Amino acid sequence: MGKARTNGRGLGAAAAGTPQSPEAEIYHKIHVAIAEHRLLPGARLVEDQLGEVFGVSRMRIRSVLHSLARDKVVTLQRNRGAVVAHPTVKEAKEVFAARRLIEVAMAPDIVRAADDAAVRRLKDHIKKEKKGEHSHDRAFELKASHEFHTLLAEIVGNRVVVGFLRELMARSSLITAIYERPDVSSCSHLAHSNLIKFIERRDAEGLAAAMLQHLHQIESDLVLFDRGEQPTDLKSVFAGS
Amino acid sequence: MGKARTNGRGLGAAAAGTPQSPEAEIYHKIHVAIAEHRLLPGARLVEDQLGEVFGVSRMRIRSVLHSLARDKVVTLQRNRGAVVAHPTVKEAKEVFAARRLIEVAMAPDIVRAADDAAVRRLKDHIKKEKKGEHSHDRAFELKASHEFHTLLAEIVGNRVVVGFLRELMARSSLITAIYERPDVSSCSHLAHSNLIKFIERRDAEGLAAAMLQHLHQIESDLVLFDRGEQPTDLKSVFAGS
DNA sequence: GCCGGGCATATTGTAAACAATATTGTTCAC
DNA sequence: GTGAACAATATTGTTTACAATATGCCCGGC
Repeated sequence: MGKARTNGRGLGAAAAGTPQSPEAEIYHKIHVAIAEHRLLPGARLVEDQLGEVFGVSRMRIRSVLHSLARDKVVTLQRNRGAVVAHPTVKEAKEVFAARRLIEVAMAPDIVRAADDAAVRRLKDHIKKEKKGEHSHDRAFELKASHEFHTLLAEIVGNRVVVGFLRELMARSSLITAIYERPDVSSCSHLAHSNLIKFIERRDAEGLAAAMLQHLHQIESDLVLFDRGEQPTDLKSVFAGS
Repeated sequence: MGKARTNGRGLGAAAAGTPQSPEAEIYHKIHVAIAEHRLLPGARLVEDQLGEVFGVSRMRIRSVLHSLARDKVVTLQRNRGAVVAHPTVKEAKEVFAARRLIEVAMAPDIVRAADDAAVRRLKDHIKKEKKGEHSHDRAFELKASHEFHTLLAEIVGNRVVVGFLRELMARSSLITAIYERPDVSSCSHLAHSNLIKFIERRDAEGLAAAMLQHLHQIESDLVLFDRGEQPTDLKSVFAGS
């Protein structure tokens, strides 16, 4: 580890930073494409095609796909290739349960670690979220919203936890793509501004409560019915027709 | 996902279960070898050698090493191969901070989810720990101790969290291998029995407090000085001479 | 005797060719 | 006309050989 390496999860840097390794860049680009809902759950990721798109050999793509699979954002099927992951309802609930567990528990650490510069960074990010909301670009809006949660972990400064959060946010992005109800209003920046208030007051308990409520709100904006399980990926086709 | 797949982290199953995929087995074996301290931090993992040992091609080994690198139990250096990871002091502290965050926060969920069968499983595991302690096999003892913590997560039943815990336990194993002071007495089974008492009483707060104290105890049994940072892996050589 | 350059070796990185497999389309029998 | 068997295609899995790189050794110069 030479300088500022492996500060997150996966190859290079998943959300921020400048990937320099040849395949780290591809990893990053696909990751972002999925986070921005340009690649939707169920989309096939053919090695040859991706290899041509990025001008590299299949082998590189293969390696990248394995890394993405480890992040649970793509699913590998033996002899059948890779597809963008399609989280089940059960998986979705588990991801949100994990988020509640970790993000709520972080509250005391956040309050402790958040200095003036950190609060300023958070407020700057809120501006970004508002801008995204005005532009009515749902993908950008959602990505910014997820970045806020990662940012909170970054303030605490524990790279292990940041890595967990990155993974959870990536999976949340997929879950939202699948299960979001069409009539959402969200306005996540309001909830986030609320969280910042508690941080400024150094109110850890209040922050924890607000975070818990926020996460419940997000989950209740989804349609997570428990019927049937496992659409086996072709459910997505049926869902489209 | 056909039947009971991807219930943990990484390939196949990291700690329990029967790996059937050809390279999942190798992944599992190396993982266990590291957890049992048969492979120590800094040990080189040459592709050809491993390929011959397991009777497979280099490519399989390569894939496995990448998976292990993602788990942070091995470190990949470009053009220089793979070595068993050598966590820094900073990394070690972050891992333990993450464990405190998650394992303490799990307390209410554990109390809620622990039925009679679960408590029995925990008590059975304690027997295993005691046996390990009598045999004076430090490696076995430590592995059993880590399994207890994973078991707690499994009782809650959230596979995402179980995955996180598995990763944290694997890294804890490496950290212990490096930083354990020689005069430890540990007796983890006592602390674990204590945790079970709180679970039986359905005392979430008590469990949380006991868990926090237990984790602090484990960390204070290590020698985590903050000098110098980043040994770049050759610190291990210096440490030996 | 010590330092530096250059060669030899070991190991990993990469690419290309080949084999195995799944999917799709077609044809044939009934 | 329907169904199953078969062939064709597309895609992944695997092996092989080759290139690039780092490390250690040896030798010559000073």
